[in-house]
Amino acid sequence: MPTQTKENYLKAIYFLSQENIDVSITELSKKMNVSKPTANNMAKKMQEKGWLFYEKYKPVKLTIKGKRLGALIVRKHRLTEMFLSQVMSFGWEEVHDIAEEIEHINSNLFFDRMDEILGFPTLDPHGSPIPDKNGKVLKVNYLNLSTIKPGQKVRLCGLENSSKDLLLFLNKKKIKLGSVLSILHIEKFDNSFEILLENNSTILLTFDVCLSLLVEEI
Amino acid sequence: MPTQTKENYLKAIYFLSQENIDVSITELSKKMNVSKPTANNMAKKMQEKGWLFYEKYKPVKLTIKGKRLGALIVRKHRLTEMFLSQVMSFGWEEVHDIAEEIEHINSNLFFDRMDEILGFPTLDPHGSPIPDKNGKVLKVNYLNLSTIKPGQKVRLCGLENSSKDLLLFLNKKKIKLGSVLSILHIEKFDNSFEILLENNSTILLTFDVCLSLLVEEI
DNA sequence: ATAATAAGTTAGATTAATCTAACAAATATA
DNA sequence: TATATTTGTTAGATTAATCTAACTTATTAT
Repeated sequence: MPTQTKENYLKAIYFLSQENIDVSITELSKKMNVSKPTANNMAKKMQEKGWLFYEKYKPVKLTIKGKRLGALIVRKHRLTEMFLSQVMSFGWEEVHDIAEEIEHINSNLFFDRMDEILGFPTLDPHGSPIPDKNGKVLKVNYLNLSTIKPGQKVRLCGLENSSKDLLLFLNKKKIKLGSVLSILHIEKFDNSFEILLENNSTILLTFDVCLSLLVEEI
Repeated sequence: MPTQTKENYLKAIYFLSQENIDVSITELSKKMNVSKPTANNMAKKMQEKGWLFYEKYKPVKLTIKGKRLGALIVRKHRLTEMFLSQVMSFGWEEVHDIAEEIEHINSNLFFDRMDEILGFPTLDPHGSPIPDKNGKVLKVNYLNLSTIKPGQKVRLCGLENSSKDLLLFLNKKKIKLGSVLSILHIEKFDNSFEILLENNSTILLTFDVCLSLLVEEI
């Protein structure tokens, strides 16, 4: 079993790989908040474990085994977030930090029971897919709100980033997963979106916020 | 915040102190499954943290601070056991190992929510008291079944040790917390107890098992 | 294409937790 | 009481994860 530290490196590389197939040592060191030599060292050790390909002066890449392990940690994280949210009534802005710790618990029994209690969910409280027990991830094909045209009605299905600040902002605006947003108008000079909510209030979302919202047209 | 390892030492000393006020380095090393120099070293470090009194060649003793910290870890452990049992339907023989990991989660929010969901329980699934948020432990005054006289009716309230083997044995006999046991007879030559259960079946408990059962007379 | 910058690596040190071997102190026993 | 046994301590080594300083290789830009 990987140590907690190595699990976190695995997860970091797993996420970095999705945006950018090759993961540089510098990227990894930044994501992990460690020095470059530390990240380098760890990469070598993870290669020895068979979790990634490493060659001097080249970016790293997860092996099949490493990818699977990474996905299983993400699975534990997202199942936990779902459990915290659905069973323990935590807000979607509270679940990440706790899940970050619980994901390292070594007990299949525990996570399987969560899964069962939750009715085998496929999405977490932020709309991100929960990998299955083999580490397979359902591809979801949401659109980025920033790409939608005025006049269109959409449903919020996921978030591009689930930072606490964004989540608290959405709470304040009473926007949650499933919320229906109608795009009234897009301001030319700053690309801000004027949006009509279900409660008939009109709000303004900056382009930056729109970049973080994943939707489907309805 | 103490490391996970140090938390485990703290807990070990906390439990050893209850049976035996003075805790020797050898006892500690045995409980922790480490060599004596390791236990010795750790004792010195824990003294530096202000968690225990340590003098060369003398047994160690928790400080007020150490005792409180130890009790708070036990609190997290027992709250977790209760949560696993009541909310997640785990058997009382399954909860210990998982709680052993979750007790190190660093989130008051998480344990406070468990507490709330459980309705602020005072006892864990094995009848052991859950320390309060200040580390204060309710004194429970149960009797050891081995000391009860024939003819007496008792209710099972707790366990002296919660080993998996004992718990599985009790499961098999359909004995659980709250079960009413009537002592029919005590065998002279081996001190085994003949017991009548609520379902009118008669079973035999060895003296060893009786030593592990805490009861109150009814 | 060469110099400047960025990225990656080596070397050597540190801290936490562990070990074994060897020795010292305390306790128990004959 | 003197010796044997148990208990505790020191010293020195190891592994995982981290650091800084110095150096090397790659990449970028003029």
